[in-house]
Amino acid sequence: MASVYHHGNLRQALLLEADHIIETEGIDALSVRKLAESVGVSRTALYHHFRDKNALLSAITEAQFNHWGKQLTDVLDDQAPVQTQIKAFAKQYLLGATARPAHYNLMFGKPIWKSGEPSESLTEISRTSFQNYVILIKRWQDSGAIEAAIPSLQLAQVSWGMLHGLARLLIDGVYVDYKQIEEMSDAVTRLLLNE
Amino acid sequence: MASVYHHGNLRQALLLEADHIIETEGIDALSVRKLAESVGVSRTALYHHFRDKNALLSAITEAQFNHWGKQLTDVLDDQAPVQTQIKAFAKQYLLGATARPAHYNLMFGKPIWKSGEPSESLTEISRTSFQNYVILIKRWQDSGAIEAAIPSLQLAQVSWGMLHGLARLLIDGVYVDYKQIEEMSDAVTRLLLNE
DNA sequence: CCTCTATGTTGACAGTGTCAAGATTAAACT
DNA sequence: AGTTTAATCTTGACACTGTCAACATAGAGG
Repeated sequence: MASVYHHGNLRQALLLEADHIIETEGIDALSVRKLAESVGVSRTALYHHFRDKNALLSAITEAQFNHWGKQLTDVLDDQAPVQTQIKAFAKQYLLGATARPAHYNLMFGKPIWKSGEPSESLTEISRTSFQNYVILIKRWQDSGAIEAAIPSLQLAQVSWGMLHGLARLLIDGVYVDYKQIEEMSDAVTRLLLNE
Repeated sequence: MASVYHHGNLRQALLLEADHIIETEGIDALSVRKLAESVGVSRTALYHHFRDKNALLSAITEAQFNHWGKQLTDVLDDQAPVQTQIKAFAKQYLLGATARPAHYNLMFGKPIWKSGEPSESLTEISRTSFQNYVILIKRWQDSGAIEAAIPSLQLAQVSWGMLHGLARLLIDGVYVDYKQIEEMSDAVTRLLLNE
C-alpha cells in the first residue's frame, strides 16, 4: 500500500539509527546494508544523503563532539578549589569515554582522522575543543595550582594525552578494571598539582 | 616445476610476509587472500598454521613485543641522571611507536585485546612488560627523583597512559606534527620530575 | 499539465574471512 | 619394503562488506 517511497527525513533517520546501533552493538556491527534495513530503505539510499559511509560517521562524530564538550565543562565548578576541578574533570573524561567507547573511538580514532579525510566542520569543532582545553589549563596555571614552568600548550598536549591514553587503555581492554577510574583520576590530579 | 606442494616452512613465511605488508602498506592492506598470493599459496592454506587471521596477528604482535621491550631498555643508562633516563625513555617510546604505527596498534589496540581473545603467551609477555615498567618507576621513585607519594603501580599506569596517549594521538593523526616529539618528551619528563 | 530534480530502487562487482570436502605428500609403523 | 596415517595444501562455496551504474518514482515549480 504505497508505503512511502520518499521517506521524508531519511538523513536524520539514518543518523539516529546509526547512532543507536553504534551505542548498543558497537561500531563493528554498523554496516551500511544493515543500517538501511533497520530504517526500512534500500542499501544504497544512504548515498543520496552522504558521500560514503565515512561521511555518515563524520556527521555522528560531530554531534558527539558537541555533547562531549558540554558534559566536560558542565562538571567544572569555578568556585571549587582547582584540585577538585581537575579531579572532577579527569574522572568525567574517563567515565564519559568508557560509557560510550565506540563514540569515543570515532572522535579520536584513526578511521576519521587518518584514513578518511575529516570534514571541514569536524576539523573546526575539534580544534576549538582543544583550544578550550588549553585555556582551561592556562587558567589553572595562572591560579598557581599547577606547574607554570611548562608552556600551556605543551602541558595541555601532554595532560590531554594522558587522559586520552588512559581512556584508550580502558576502552581497548588493556586495563580491564573500570574500578580503577577513581584511582586514576586521583593520580592524574596529583601529577598535575604543584605540591 | 613440480613447484612444491608442501611449502616447507609456510608458517614462518606467512609471518615474515605479513610483517612486511603491515610495515610497508599498513594493517588495512593485509588480507588473508593477498597474503596467500604473495607467499605463493592458496587462500586457505593459512588455516593449517593459524586458527584464524587473528591468531596470525597475535603471533606477529608477540614478536613485536619482544623487539619493543628490548629497544626501550637499551636506551636506558643506569649511570645517567634520572632526568636523562626519563627523557630518553619517553623519546624512544614515541619514536618507536610512530616508526612502526601499525605494529604499535597491534600491541596495544582493540582488535587483539578486546575483540579477539589474546593468546596465553601474548597475555603473559605483555604482563611482564608492564611489570618491568612498574619496577623501573619504582627505581626512579626510590632514587628520590620522582614523586614518591603516589603508589608505584598507579604512577606506572598513569605515566604509561600518558606515553600511550601521546603515541596514539601522533599515530592516528590527531597530533600531526612529529617534530613535537622532542617537546613532548621534555614535558613528560618535567611532569614526572620532583622539582 | 509537463518537466526537472531530488530521492529512492534493483543489479552488479570486487573485495573480505572462513568452512567443508577432496587431493597430495611426508612421516610413521609393520 | 610397502601400507597406513596424519599433516598439509587446493578448489568450491557461502555470507558478508561498501559502492557504482542504470532505472523508477514522486514532489516541486514553471
